[in-house]
Amino acid sequence: MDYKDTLNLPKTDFPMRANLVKKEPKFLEYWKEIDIYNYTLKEREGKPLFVLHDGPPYANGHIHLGTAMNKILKDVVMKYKTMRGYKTPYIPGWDTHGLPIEHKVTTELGEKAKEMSASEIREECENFAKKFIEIQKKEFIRLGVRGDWDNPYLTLDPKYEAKILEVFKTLVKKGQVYRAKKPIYWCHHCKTALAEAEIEYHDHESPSIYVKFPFEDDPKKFVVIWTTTPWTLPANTGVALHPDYTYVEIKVSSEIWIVAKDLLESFAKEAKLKRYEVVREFKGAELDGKLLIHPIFDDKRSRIFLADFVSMDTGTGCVHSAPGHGEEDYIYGHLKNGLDVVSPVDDDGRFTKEAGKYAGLHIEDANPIIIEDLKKKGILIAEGKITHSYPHCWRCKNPIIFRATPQWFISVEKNNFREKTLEGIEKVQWIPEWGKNRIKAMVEERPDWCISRQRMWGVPIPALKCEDCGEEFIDERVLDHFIEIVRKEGTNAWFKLSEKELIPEGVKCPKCGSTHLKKTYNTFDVWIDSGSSFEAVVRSRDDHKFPVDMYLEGSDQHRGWFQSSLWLSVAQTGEPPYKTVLTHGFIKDEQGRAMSKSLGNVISPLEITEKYGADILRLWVMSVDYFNDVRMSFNIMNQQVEVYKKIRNTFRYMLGNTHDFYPDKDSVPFEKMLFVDKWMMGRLQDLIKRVTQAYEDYEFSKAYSALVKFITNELSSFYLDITKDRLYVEAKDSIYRRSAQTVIYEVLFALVKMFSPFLTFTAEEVYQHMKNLPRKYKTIQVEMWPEYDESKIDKNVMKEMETILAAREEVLKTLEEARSKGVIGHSLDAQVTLWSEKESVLEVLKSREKELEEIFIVSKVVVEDNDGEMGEYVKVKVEHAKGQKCQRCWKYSEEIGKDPQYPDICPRCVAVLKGERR
RNA sequence: GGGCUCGUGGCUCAGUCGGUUAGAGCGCCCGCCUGAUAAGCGGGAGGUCGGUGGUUCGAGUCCACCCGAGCCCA
Repeated sequence: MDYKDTLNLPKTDFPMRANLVKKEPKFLEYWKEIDIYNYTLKEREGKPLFVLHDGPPYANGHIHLGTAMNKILKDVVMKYKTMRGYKTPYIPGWDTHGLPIEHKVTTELGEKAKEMSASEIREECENFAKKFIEIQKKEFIRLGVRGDWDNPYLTLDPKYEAKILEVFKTLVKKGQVYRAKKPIYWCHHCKTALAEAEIEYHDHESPSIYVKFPFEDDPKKFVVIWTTTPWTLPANTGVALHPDYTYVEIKVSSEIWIVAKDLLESFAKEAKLKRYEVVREFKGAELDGKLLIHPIFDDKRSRIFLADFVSMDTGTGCVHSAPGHGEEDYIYGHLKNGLDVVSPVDDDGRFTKEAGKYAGLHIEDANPIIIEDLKKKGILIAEGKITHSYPHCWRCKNPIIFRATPQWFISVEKNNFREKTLEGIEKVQWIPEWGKNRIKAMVEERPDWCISRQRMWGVPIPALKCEDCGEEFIDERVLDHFIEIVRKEGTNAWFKLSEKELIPEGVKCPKCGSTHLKKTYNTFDVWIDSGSSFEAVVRSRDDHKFPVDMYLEGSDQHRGWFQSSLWLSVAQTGEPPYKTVLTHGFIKDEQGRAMSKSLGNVISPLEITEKYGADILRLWVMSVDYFNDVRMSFNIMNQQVEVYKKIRNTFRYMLGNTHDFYPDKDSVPFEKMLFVDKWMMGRLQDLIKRVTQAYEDYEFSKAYSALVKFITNELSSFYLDITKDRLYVEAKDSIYRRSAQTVIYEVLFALVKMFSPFLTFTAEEVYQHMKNLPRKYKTIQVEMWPEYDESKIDKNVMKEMETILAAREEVLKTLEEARSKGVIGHSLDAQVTLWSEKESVLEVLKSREKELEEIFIVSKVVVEDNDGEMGEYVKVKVEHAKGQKCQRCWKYSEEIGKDPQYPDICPRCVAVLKGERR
C-alpha cells in the first residue's frame, strides 16, 4: 500500500515562485486601501516618538539608485523603530528651487523665454518641479517606502517659503547679514550672471605675456608674472608665490628678476633670454608681504602673498592676482590674505572710472592697449599668443569674464557663530564616527556664506535699492510685511507686486533717507531653502519633536544639507537640529567606478524593480556595507535572487509544516520540548540578540549575514532536515510533532519580523499566510519585534549539542565516503557506530544515543566504549543498515513484518497508524 | 593639489587588545535524494589579505611611502 497519504506532509498555498514584479503592486494597492501610514501611527498612538527627518531630493528627474538606497534605508529605520514600539511619523520632502530646474525650463522654452515675465517663468518652473515630484513619489512608493505621501513637504510651498524668510530674519536681526563684493561668472553680451552649470569650455586664443613688477624698496629688482588676461592687470592687488617651492634670483644685465626655479628654463626660452645668471635660491615664503609697484598705476602697490594653489606647470610660479576677477584670487588673495577686491568693469564689459584712464574702454579692446602701455613702461618682458580652454556662455557662446559684484553674505564669525556651530557638532552622534571630523573641518574652514544668487527660480531676497544714492539694504519691516504676503500667495508676489504694495509706509533708505526705493532681484542660495526644513517642517508640526532623532543622507551632505541645516538651526535655536546623523556611501558599478552616462554603466532602480522586484533591491541594500561605497551590477543582483529564493523557500516550508498548528492550543511549553527543539529555541534567542544589536547599530549587513547563515546552516540544512521524520511520520497531535511545530512557528515568526524592514513585500505576504495567528493586525509592520528571552536557553542542552554537532561533522564526512563507495545512497540507508576517547564526549553521545538517529538522519546509531585503538576525538564507522526499509518512514528496521496487518512497515509506524503512539 | 574614506578567494561580508594551518554565505565542481521538487542534502576546489618597505619573537590587524577607487573642495 501507499503510505504517503498517512504522512503529515507540508501544505501551503504560499507559492514557491515569488513573481515579485507582478505581486508587489498588489501589496501597494492593499497598503493604500488600509492607509498603512495612518494605520501604523494610530496603532502607536501615545507611544514615544522616533523622528527621522527626510532630506529632500531635488525634483528634476527620475530617481536613481542612490536616492533609492537612501529612501530604502530611511524606510528600514522607520519600520524597525515602529516594530520596537515607537510612533514614527515620516514626512517625505522635495527640494524644488534652484538653477537646474530654471536652466532646464528656460532651455525648453527657448526664444519664448525672452518674452515671458519672471513670474511666468517661475510658474513654469513650479510646474516642472511638481511634475517630477509626482514621478518620484510614484517611484519611491514602488520601492515599498512607507510615509505620508499625500502630504509631503515642498520647499516651494508658501508656508515653507515664509519659514525660510523667518529664519533669514533671525540672522538679519542678529546683524549677521552683510553686503560685499565677490567675483561671479558674468556674460557681458547677455548682461547676466552665470552659474557654473551654465558655462561651456571651448578653445580660445589669448595673449600670453610676461610682466615684471619692481619692488617698492628696490627698483632694480623684479618679480616676473605671466598672464593671459592683460585686461585684469588694472585690478591687480597682489602676486601669489608658493611658500615651499624654490625660487631663484637671476641677473639680467643690471637687473635682478625672480621666477620659480622649476620654471626658469621654460621662462628663459619663452622670453628669449640669451644671457642670465642665477644669483641665489630661496623659498617663496621669504618674500611674504613684500610690496611691489603696481604695473598700471604707479601710486598703487601690489602685495606678495603665499598660497599653495600656485603650480609649477606654466608661467613663472609668481601669479598675478586680481581678487575681483578670479575665484582662486578671491579665496586666497582676499579671503585668506586680505587683498582688496577691485573690479573696475561694468555690466557691459566696459572699464569704470575706477580704471582711471581706461574708463569707458571695452575689455575686449583693452588687451593691446594695455600691452602697449606695459611696453612703454619697460616692464613687458615677452608677448605671444596661446590657445587654451576658456569658459564661454552657454547661451551666446561668447567668452565670459569673472567680475566682482556686490552679494549678500551671512557672517560666520559674528556673535561667535562658528564657535557655537562647532559646539553643536559635539552634541551630535555621527555614524560613522569619521563624519564628525569631516563636517568639523568644513565648518572650521568655510568662509562667510554667500547667500545671494542672480536667479529667478528661488526665494527672493527682499532687499531694496535706493534710487538716489544706490544703497542696497534689507529692512525688517519690509521683511515682516513680505512674510505675511508670502504666507498667503507665495514668493511670486515679489515679482508680481509693485514697490508700493511691497514696501510699508515709512521705510526709508538708511543711508540718505530717500523714499525712492526699488525692489532688487536676488534669490537665496537653495541650501538656505532645504537648510530651513528644521524650522519649516520639524518645528512647525505637532507630531514632530526638536531636535529630531536622525538625519540620514549620503556623505556628500556633510558639506550640503547637514551643514546648512546645522548653521541655520544653531542661528535660530542655538541647537543642532538632529541627535544622530547617519551617512551612507555612493553606488558604484561592478569595478567600483562611479556610474555615469559617459561610461554607459548606469543602472536605474526602475530597471531593477521591473526585472527583479523591489524586495530584491531592498535585500541587496541589506547585504552591503553601506557606510562605504557599494557596488551594483546585474551579477550582484542575481546573487541576491539566489539568497532570496533560499529565504523564501524556507519560509514556505515552515508555513507548510505549521498549516495545522494553532499556537494557542497546540504550543508545547519550553520545558516539555524535545532535546533538539530546546536547542533550536536557544539558537533562536542568540540570533534575535545579535540581529537586534545589528539593527540598533544600523549595521544591517551584520543582520543580513546572521539571518542568512541561520537560515542555511541551522535551519535548512540541519533543523528542518532532521525534524522531517517527526513532522511527517509521527502522529499529527503527538508531542514529537507539536514540539517541533512550536519551534518552527516561533522561528518563522521571528525571522519574518526580523527580515520585514527590508523584505517589506515578502514579509507581508508571509504574514497574510500565517492564518493561525491568534491576534492579527492588518499588516506585519505594526507587529512587535521579537524579544530575546534568556529563559528559552537551556545551557546544558546547548553544550551537549555542541559536542554532538562536532561529532556530526565527522559522521557526515564518513557518510560521504560510504556514499562514494556505493555502500549507501540516502543517509537513511546507513547505520553508524561511534567511539570517542574523550570521556566527556563519550558521555554525551551515550546519554543522547536515542536522539542521534534523528540528528544524523540515519537508521541506527550505536555508541560504543573506547576500543583503545584510536587517539581521535570521535571515530565513525558507517555500514549499510540492517533489516528492511520501512515503506512508511524509510528507516531500516529488523522488526518489519511483525504486525500482519502492516507487513511492510516498522513497529513505530504501526503504532502511529493504530493511534497507539502520541 | 588639499581634507576625509575605501581596497581580504569570481561576488557579498567576518576577522576582537597584532599571535596557532585567514572564516562564512552565494557562485563554481563532484555526488546523493525524489515525501520542501523550476526544491532539498552532502563533499570539494578557490584568497597570503592592493603594492613596497619598516616596527615586532610574530602583522590582514601598527607605521611610512606608492598604486587604484570614491566623496567634498581646489
